[in-house]
Amino acid sequence: MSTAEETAGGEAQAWGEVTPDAARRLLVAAVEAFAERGYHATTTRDIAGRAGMSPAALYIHYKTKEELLHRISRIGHEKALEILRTASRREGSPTERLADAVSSFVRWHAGGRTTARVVQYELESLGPDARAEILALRRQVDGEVRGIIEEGTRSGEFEVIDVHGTTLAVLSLCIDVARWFNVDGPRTPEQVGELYADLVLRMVGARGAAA
Amino acid sequence: MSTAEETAGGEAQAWGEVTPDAARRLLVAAVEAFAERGYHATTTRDIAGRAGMSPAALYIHYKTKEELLHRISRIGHEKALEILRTASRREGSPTERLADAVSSFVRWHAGGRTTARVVQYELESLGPDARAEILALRRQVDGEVRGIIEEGTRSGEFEVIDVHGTTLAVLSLCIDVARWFNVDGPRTPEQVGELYADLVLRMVGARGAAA
DNA sequence: GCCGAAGGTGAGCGAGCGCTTAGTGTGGCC
DNA sequence: GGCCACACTAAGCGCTCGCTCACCTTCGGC
Repeated sequence: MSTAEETAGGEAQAWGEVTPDAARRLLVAAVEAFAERGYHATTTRDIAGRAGMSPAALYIHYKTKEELLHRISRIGHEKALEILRTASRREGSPTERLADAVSSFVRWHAGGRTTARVVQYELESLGPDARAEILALRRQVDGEVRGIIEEGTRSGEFEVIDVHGTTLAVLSLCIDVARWFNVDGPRTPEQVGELYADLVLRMVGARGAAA
Repeated sequence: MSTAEETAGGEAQAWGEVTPDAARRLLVAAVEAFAERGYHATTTRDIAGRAGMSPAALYIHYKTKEELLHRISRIGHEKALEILRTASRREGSPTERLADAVSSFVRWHAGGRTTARVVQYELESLGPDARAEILALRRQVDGEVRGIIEEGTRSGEFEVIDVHGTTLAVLSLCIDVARWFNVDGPRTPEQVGELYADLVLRMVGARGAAA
């Protein structure tokens, strides 16, 4: 059905790597359902229904409901990490790279809010093993941002007292976008990305950030 | 400080206004359970068990499980609003008042993480009427912070381009503390409050914020 | 034209859910 | 002492949950 395949804003294309087709439809349906109601409040019947299938079909492609969440979470975190890596490893000053990292990371959280919500807020619904795997990815995410801030601080381009704390705050600011961003609200993901990049440059004391 | 909440077992003293004793014990048990596992994953048997009572006892003091969440959410939001009001209405420059607001708001989210998690992240588990009531409180919370930022901008003490967007970001930053703060981590609530107050003053371009 | 693998369905299992009800113990008041 | 209002419990109702199973369809290879 079109409802399952067209996640608002065309988020579906991000799941192109998932095959076969039925498995992808179920995954996209699960993302929508988890984002709307939360993992525990979502039933397997709801997921299957959104994908236009019977409840039993889910268990042909996934062992349990939790495996669905695990797959979503891993793919989502890998995508988030890739976004930050791209910004972190491009050419340019720490200021430029930090602004790029924040604006693209925020764009992802705002534009792909449905996915981002699940990725960022349903971590604790995973079992211990799956959670440990995802936490390792999160540490890498953290490391990318911290790397830029460290470099800018070392070069004197930034003025940061507590690098770890500031990294935490920057990531926290970006991630929380998934909680409050409203597609029907007054701001586009691009506008929020730009605003946040400016705010973050101010937080790290980058020259010429204010004004 | 009298605002400081501690005791690993729970932040029980904050619920002093709830009577009778059994109703308060159930409420505190619900806060802990909701914070740990989420509203939907928490059973009435779990709540009653933590309070040392049978499942049926819950329904003597509360009509439904949702009423428990509603009560927790309202009391919590009122407390949060009170904290911001106190900071907003004290004497001092916008810079001082904003720093005070942020640091005390953050302290509340970090120190009372258990409560704050429920208050900030289980809003969508409420029914439409209860949610509307809580959203009205949130708008007041928003207004308090925006008021300070507006005043500082008008007086030239701050340098803010997008007042609404910046207000959103400041609150977002504070609220997300409830997601990541770890009682066993390296920072105390006070330290995070201080760090965040500094970061927020930088965000609004307050003079002399970057030390 | 037959076959087995792959992908799907309808019915339904055991478990656990939120919540109710009938009955029990207890303390205060006459 | 007799009585009732109250706080609480044991048992369990009706329902929905995650998940399974017996069976059905489709289709490429020979």
